[in-house]
Amino acid sequence: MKKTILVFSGLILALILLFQISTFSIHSGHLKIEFILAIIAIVFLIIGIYINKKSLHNKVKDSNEINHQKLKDLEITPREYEVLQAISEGLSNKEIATKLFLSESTIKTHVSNVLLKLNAKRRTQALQIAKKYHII
Amino acid sequence: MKKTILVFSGLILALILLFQISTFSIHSGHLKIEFILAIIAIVFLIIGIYINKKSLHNKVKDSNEINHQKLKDLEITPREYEVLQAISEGLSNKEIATKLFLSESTIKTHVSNVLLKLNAKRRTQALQIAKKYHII
DNA sequence: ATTTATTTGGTACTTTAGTATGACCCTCCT
DNA sequence: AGGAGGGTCATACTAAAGTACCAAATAAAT
Repeated sequence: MKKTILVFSGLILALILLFQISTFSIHSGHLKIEFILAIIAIVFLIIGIYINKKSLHNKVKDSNEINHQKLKDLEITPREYEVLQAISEGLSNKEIATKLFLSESTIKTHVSNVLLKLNAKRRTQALQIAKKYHII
Repeated sequence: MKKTILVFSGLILALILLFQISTFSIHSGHLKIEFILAIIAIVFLIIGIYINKKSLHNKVKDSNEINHQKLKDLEITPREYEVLQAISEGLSNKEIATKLFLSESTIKTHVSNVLLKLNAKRRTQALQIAKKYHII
């Protein structure tokens, strides 16, 4: 955030400077008007593209970002979350057990808890709900 | 596509006109230079924002759009695809059967075919692969 | 008109998934 | 010290998912 403020402050200063130079140059006749206009146009076109890229990029990011608050609200523990992620990778309970060096029983316990907390009847439904909540 | 060409042609013409008016106004002294500069700046800022919004929007759209070609390549039939979509909604075979007015046997057949065609061992894995292929 | 692809459905079977319950261990907190 | 929360694992069970067949109807294509 601090970076953004600094960048924008510098940008505004640079633009004012550009304006002043432009008007001065035109008045004194050092540069052609068309040239100045073209520079202004290009500079602001680039600024426009840049601003939009930033804001849209953040939007896209947000919609893909994990909602950690929701995870807390649902009281899903770290281990349970690991299992949920493994489910979203299409792994079976046995495969998840191997991956996390646990027994299948433990995975079943975790899965059952996740289903309870997400209010899902099946792991596929859990995935759908988890996506809705932006937690995977 | 035709629309885009027309819009851009019009836009370029308008900009050239704006340029001509600007230079004329400045030379004849009807308007202040600062005013002209400000208008040029704002216009191009807006154009920059607009161009970027268009291109980025299409990018986002593309990444979420269904790859119909891939569906054909995988030889997934319409009915099988319906079942795949129902799976991604977290439904059980019985629920899918009810939804599509079919027997559970039929759903099982479709599911098995989808798993074969997607080279998946489970429905959750099918979902993961289908997402990778952008077909859901 | 015969082939081809799609869709539907069945039986019988194996494998996974999921539930219920209880137990043990650890760590952090008061 | 006792309790709460998290993690691990087991048994025993039910439910769901998935496989392997087979069979038959339909519609589109050649």
